[in-house]
Amino acid sequence: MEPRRIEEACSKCKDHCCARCFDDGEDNIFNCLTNNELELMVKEKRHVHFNPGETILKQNTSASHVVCVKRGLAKIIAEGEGDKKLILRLVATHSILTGGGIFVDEIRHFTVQAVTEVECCFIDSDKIYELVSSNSQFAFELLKLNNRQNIQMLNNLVGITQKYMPGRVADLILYLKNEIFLCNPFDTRLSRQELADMTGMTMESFIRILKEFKSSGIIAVDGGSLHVLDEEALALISRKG
Amino acid sequence: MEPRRIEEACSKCKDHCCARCFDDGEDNIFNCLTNNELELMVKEKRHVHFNPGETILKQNTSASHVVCVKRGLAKIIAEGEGDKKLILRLVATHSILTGGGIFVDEIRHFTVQAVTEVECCFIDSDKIYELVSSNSQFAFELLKLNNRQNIQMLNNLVGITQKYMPGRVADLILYLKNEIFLCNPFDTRLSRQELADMTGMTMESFIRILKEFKSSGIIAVDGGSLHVLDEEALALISRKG
DNA sequence: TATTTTTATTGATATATATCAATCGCGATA
DNA sequence: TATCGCGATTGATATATATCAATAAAAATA
Repeated sequence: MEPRRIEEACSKCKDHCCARCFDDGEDNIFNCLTNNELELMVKEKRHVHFNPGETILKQNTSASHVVCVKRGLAKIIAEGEGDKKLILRLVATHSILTGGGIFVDEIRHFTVQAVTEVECCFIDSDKIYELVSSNSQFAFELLKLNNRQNIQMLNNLVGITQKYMPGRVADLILYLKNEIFLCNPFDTRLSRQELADMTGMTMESFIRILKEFKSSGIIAVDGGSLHVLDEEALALISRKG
Repeated sequence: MEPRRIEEACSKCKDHCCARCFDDGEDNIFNCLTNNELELMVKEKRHVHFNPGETILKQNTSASHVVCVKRGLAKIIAEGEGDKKLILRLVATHSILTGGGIFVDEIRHFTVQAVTEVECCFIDSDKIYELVSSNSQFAFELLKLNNRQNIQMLNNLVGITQKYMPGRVADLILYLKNEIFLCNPFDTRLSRQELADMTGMTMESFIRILKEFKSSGIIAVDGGSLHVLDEEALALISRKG
């Protein structure tokens, strides 16, 4: 009955689904497509629903599809040797996942897992190739997207190698507030372990830093919910540590 | 007399210079250009010579040009707060430098510095934009290039966050041998400090690991020259540590 | 060649962070 | 309500790596 569910889900958002779905995101790389192109792309796409914890894409499998996240929150995980994990970033509603290496080796270089319930659609990579060929603006948008991710990863790399733990935690909190949840007391939906995995440190260490911030009055913590009280202080810690 | 020198250098490699120059590199993204397109691109390019240590591109300046390295070796440096440096990778003969963010913010996100003498040409970013628009194959090649760099950085990030020092040094040595110098006793041309900056560790720590490898008979070291004696062992250390 | 300056190496020590183990809190289950 | 189980928290300790300081070697300069 799997296929059935997919059909049903799609029927709700017919007509240029993917363009509509990204109207308010900055990542809207589909705006530049003509109706025909959009039709082509949307025609064979598959709409899929994931429950929290489910794996959307698995590292080292072949990258035959691109994924558009229409609703929900997912985490991008680089899996290392011996169940070591590093969460590279989160993807929220209105994001595109090109999967790591569609243009190079057609292999996924990371795993994507649902944090909340996730609605997304899978688009065949071939369609993307076709669109890159036929629409240069689209190619341009993809280059932009790629570039942006590149820069983000670079900043991450520099941060993790050059900052002490407080700086890294400050960076994480600011990232969550300003780039993912976009509101102030925000519910991370992530466990302490997952938050720690975003900073490349141990859960215990992460908790200790969080406690420090809390007792300094920089943030308020209530379970998975974080409240930034002194963003200036966080920015300072990010720069200095 | 600066301009004069540039003119002279260029005259040696007239006619589709950039395509010719990359004949044997895998990075040849210019193969797909028509003669006209090539002409357009090459016409206003500027050939420049750098001495060892000179800065080719500087972080945080505006990214108005793309650089093709025709001969020599350069290092890509991410500069952090307070003269902390991280050398991201090396670029050797036949490489292209898109500079970090030409498609996003037009800002360079890293510094590039000559290690040996470097011959390169500067191509106006506008030409690149034009080519992306007019030639989809070229866009495709750029996407590939971007993707490859993304993956390399990802592996770097995972390695640096998840491995102990011996694993990171092993990775570095294998990278230098198999991806940059492509021969076995190879002369790094880099100081110990620079090598350490590629692994995100201290010079002293780096030297200690190198010494360990040496006394284990895995490598032989003579000044800046490295000889890999037991690649299997290095690969093992890379995986385990 | 002699001398100065830089770079590489080694050793002793400090410290940031991880590991290990115990306890706490709290929702789920009975 | 009682009990189970699991994530969060805290504490004590271990360790990987950095820092600091001294020496050795090599390169640059006179």
